[in-house]
Amino acid sequence: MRTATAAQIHADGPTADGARTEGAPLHASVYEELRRRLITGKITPGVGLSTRGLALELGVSQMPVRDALSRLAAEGAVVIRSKRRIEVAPMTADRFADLLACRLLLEPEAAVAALPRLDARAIRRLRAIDTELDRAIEGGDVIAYMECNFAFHFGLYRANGRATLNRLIEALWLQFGPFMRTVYGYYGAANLVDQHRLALDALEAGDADALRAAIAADIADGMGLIGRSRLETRVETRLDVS
Amino acid sequence: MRTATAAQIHADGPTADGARTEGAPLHASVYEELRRRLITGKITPGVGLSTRGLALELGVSQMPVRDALSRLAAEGAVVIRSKRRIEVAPMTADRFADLLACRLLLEPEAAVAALPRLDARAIRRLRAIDTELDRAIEGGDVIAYMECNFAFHFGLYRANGRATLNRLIEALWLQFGPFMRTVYGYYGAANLVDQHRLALDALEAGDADALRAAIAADIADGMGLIGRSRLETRVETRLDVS
DNA sequence: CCTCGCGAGCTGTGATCGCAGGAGCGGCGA
DNA sequence: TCGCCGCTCCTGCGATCACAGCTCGCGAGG
Repeated sequence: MRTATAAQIHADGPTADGARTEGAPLHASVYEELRRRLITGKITPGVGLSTRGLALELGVSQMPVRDALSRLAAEGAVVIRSKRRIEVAPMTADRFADLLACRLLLEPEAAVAALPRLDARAIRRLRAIDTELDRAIEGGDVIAYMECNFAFHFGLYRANGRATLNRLIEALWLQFGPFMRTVYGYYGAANLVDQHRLALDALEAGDADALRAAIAADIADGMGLIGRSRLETRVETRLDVS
Repeated sequence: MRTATAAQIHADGPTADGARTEGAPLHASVYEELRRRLITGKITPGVGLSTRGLALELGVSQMPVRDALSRLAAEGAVVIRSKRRIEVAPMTADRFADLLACRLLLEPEAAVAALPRLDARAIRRLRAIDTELDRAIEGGDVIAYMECNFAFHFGLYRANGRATLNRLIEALWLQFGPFMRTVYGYYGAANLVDQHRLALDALEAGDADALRAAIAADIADGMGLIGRSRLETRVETRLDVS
């Protein structure tokens, strides 16, 4: 009984940008939709994606879904388990540490590169996103939190004009997105601390070093939440179960 | 009777590793083959890839080729020009600088992470690759040089066990590979300087800082060759022409 | 001789079909 | 009642067909 609760790709979503992708290839729309679901954690690890199932759900044939999943597999977001199974990449402590290190390597750089190219209006927009993020945290809305978090970081990064660097970072988010969702759902979003304020202040002050430190702290904080409590193994187990 | 000069994927190549991929999905073989061609520069920018053409050349249907090209597009190696055209991503000065910065960010880190996990035998193997690389430089064999260069760097990186980081780096190589081939073919491989010796020495000495510096110098040197002579624009023009 | 228009061919994209194989489950034997 | 074996459904993979759109070349008109 799928009852098509999920939005079909070319359904007339009033707010969805799915309608905006009109004219674009179908597989691109499918890819964007799946990417959104992954980054915002709507797709949690362990669930069994299937080309036919997703095709049915999105109202398209299985061909675009195959293309989209192929792209996602190329970016490491999902793995094709030989035959018969295709699911989001399982998380291990090693892979988690690897992802964290990569994020710490790339994202502060991306933020600093964006610093001289941000005007006051852009900063104000980021601050608005941050406000909405705070509301999401207070309301305990994990999905909204992750969407705002994504919007904040990439609203900042995209200003740097470095498409290659940003693409690498997106690949990283694609990989830890589903995992973070599981973690936050496990922990609750109440414990989250908003570390973006310092970044915004550094942005307005034009202080590169402070910005670098703020972004690094944000990453380390959000993800350290897990490392500190040795949650990896527990979550790993949980993933295996579910 | 298509003269099939290029190796078909599952042709009975005696030396080819194409036979080794037996049992694996066909699209994976196609992807590996295309990736090799891109990284080693066998595919230069401006040439018109086509699913049907490649399928004919590789002896498969166009479906696996589509999957493979989709993956490569996801990694930024090729771009799908709306309709009717699919070619390797064009290079610009900005994108080049972006790629260079990303490489300088990631690769020294990957090398240092591999340092404590290399035994003497692995270092000897890297030294052997480096010797072969020198021979390729003296002989002016650009293809062999790029293959050896790839083997050297990733033979080193792969020891670090950080799959995510290495995958990011591979994506970068995939993007600048075809471009470097053009540059070297333009410049000639004779001007190349082998900067790997310092890295090998640092490896044997276990000196992380020296290794970091050596890798950074290797990258900056090989790619600075272009920046110093303001070759970007000329090559860019050349790409537009061809 | 030059220019403009139109048609054919080739392109990527999407749909449908067939195939081999693995996983889950029901039935049968002890 | 429990364990094992066979089957069946469903999966991903590959092939083939159909379609819309872009490009390029050829021919007609000035």
